Amino acid sequence: MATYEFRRIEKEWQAYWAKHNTFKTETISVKEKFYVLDMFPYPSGAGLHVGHPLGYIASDIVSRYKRHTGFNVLHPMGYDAFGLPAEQYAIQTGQHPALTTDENIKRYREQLDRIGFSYDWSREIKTCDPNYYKWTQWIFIQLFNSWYNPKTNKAENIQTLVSIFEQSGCETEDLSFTKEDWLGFSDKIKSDILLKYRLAFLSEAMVNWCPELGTVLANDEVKDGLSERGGFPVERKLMTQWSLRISAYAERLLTGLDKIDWSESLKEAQRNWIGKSEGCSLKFFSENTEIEVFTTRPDTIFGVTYLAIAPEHPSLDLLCVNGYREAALDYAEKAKNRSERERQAEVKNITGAFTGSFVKHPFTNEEIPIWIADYVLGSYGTGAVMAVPAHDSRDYAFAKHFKLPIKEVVSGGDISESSYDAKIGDIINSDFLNGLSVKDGIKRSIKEIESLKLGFGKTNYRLRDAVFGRQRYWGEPIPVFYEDGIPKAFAENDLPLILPEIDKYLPTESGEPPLARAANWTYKNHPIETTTMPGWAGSSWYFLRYMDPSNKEGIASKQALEYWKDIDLYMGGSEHATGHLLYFRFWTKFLYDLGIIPSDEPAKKLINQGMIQGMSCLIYRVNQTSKFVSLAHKNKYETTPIHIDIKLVNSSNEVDLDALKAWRPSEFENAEFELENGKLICGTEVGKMSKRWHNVVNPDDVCNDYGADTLRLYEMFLGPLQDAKPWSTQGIEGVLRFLRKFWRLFHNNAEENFNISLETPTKAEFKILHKTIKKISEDIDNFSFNTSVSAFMVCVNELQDLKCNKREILEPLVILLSPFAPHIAEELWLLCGNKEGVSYANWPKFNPEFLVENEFNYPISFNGKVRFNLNFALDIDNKEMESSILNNEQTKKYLEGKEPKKIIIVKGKIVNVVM
RNA sequence: GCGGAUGUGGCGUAAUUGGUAGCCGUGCCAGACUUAGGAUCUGGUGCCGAAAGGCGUGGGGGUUCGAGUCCCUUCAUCCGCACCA
Repeated sequence: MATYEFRRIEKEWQAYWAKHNTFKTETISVKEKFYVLDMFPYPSGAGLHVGHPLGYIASDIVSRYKRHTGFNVLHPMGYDAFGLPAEQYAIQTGQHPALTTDENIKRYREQLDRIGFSYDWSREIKTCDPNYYKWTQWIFIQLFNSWYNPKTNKAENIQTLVSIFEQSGCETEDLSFTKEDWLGFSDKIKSDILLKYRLAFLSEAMVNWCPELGTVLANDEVKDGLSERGGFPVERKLMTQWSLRISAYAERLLTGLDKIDWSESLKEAQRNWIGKSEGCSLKFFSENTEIEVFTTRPDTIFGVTYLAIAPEHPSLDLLCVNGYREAALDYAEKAKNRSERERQAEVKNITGAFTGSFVKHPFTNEEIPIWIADYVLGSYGTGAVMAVPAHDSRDYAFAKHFKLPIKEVVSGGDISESSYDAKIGDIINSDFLNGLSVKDGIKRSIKEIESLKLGFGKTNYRLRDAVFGRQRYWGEPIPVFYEDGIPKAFAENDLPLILPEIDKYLPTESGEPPLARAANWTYKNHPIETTTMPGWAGSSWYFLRYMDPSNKEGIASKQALEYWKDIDLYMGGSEHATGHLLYFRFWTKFLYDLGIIPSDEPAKKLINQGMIQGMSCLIYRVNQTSKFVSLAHKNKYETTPIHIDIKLVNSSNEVDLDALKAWRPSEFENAEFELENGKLICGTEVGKMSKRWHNVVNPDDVCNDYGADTLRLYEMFLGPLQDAKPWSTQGIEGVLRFLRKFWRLFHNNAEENFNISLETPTKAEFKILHKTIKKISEDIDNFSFNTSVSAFMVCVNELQDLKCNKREILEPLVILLSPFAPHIAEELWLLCGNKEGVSYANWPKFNPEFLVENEFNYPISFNGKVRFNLNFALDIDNKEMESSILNNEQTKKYLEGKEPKKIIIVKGKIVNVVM
């Protein structure tokens, strides 16, 4: 009885690992550390589908491999457990989000366990656990108590700023007071001033407000004017809000990208999001006002023909004058009230209005009209631009539309049809800038502007501060209370601030957030903040907690932080590029500044696994009828495609009609079907795997049918890890077949008994083994797991051909396979007579001697076309080889009597005869 | 519009990084075994051609003895950002 019983084997070994704490990690060790982290999941009600484990399997392979090669590996898992869906569910059902979350976590855990991951579950964390969020709140307090000192270029305690104010007051663009002023200020005014510097701060700002969710959202939580969760419309709204000053870290977040090994596309996404642009801030004056603009092209200053201001510009009211006032204000009002979505949808439409005001050109003194234009954003730069239609396409379109002058100041383009935006050419029509290149012109003009005190060189970032308060229940309470209207942080000793029980998960009747419902929501008789932290708070530092998850003195012990330092491999989806992965780097840099952690980047290497998409199945309903037609007839009618459960369809896309009727009787029981060849054929579509499209494939089912080892190997075999690929079970049989073949190498085929030989392997057998050791080791180092699986298959095929069942070959192979298919490896390792499990067995050592060849079968090509092969010793002299080739009968045939021009011999590769 | 990626048999993919294109797997064809089973095993399978041979890595051009790989150009698909001055 020795067929490959994957169900029994997998169950037994999973139990063994759990019982023996096989994967428990020592916090401190003499071994070198290796930290492999998966982005922890949000435990949704839908459970895991086959797409989730893709990255987990890959990181598990690396973890297991690193253990075999002697590293102390930290490979933990946990749950990002606060968030909107559980709360939405609570609103609908009244069920406490904590209960729903616990149930979901339980299910996730069961699913994960079935796949045989080597997580150290003793380090599991949940962001909604008070022992965890105590430290999320603690970090918030540190942010609140810190400011970003531009001189030292790092975060410092707010007291260092207070000292500066006490000693020398303050002199900046927006703020000006003496040290005497400061000492005389009331506590409230001092607090308001400090809030302008704190890294966690309260401010009145335009925010993304989602009425449907009843909360504000951060920029990365809004996609195309809709909320990322739920897809509800989002409005702009002026509100007093907690925010984090991530913008202070813009430059370091940008330059830090250069020293981490993340994918280029992901780094580029972050660079775009940070959006650095270097240029110049510059003031234009009129008799009664001044307007500050930001430009990256001060070299085109002589090409300015109008100024454009945003509809939200603060000086708008002042600028709208004479006969233009009413129409201009009316336009601004309309433009402002359009939602983000509408505004984006109308990008192509050119709208604007003249204010009636003018400013003077700083160099020519020409009168320059001021227009309101909705292509100018209130939230970027100064909300005003100097328009140079000749060299900016948006200004060009606007000028053409409103028939404003266009003045060319950079040569090299043709501005009769479109603007010339390129930064190549010489400056013309520009007084002191004439003849300079664009690059020199920028430098020269900034110098001139600075010397005339009209402005200064300046760098702008698109990155906005992150709105941090949420008008929701299921999140970390913000540990702040209000004393006489002044926000103050909790004492650290009083943390955690526990999320209170409330009767209803909805805003109060007066529109306050749900926490306002909590009984006695006060701290030392002062009211506590009622908004909670966003979903990304807990995930911004979780990698540190795994290092020492139950520490009561700090986020983790000093030793643990020093030892584990940072993540060596971080695995997760690219959808977090501008959200989690940015906040995560921001918090790391902040904690580094405070001297709490030793590294200012959280993850040295990051890999984005591709998404596994689902194939969904569509049948076609003829509009306004209950008639469904087969794919071939679809175009005869006006039809609407309907997604049906993929379980109702076989591999030839034929729908099981009885099952369909049973699936949704009300819809299909009495329906009419137009078939082709007696079958209803459905159409297919590749897309996201989701409940909504009825195309979710559950890994549990795959484990049942084929086994976890097969699932693991198959997901890796599907293609390069980073690529997106649709799930299909075509080919999964091949992987199971491979594991059976592997199993059979260890078993006497006739009687199916375990049977391996102690004979010394042949050279050929050793060669197969060492070729495989080399390939698998290199592949894991390169994260090329698909080719590893292929290499295993080649190896087994070759050993099978040689009927090799020698222990000296097979036992090392078991170790090689163990990171990929750990259950079968454990079982065979045990059958081989080993007492200890395979998980920490030493990785086989590659010996290149077994691959040394002394001859090679050279392809002989003529003008690059391979014609035949000839065998030569590898140490043969080139001359000798050449004459041997020339004397060969076949060579003579291809030379057709001609004399070869030359013969190129590449040792061990190829011979090319040039004719 | 800007940026990032990708394009190879019917399909998923591979190619020691400039050196025999198509490994491995699926699918398909043929065969063996079999109480004819969606099991297992063997052989074949890029395209055209009876064969010799020719053609083949999205298209066009180039560099090279030699290009899937390097350069130029063009097309297509996917992803991210987007009126960011």
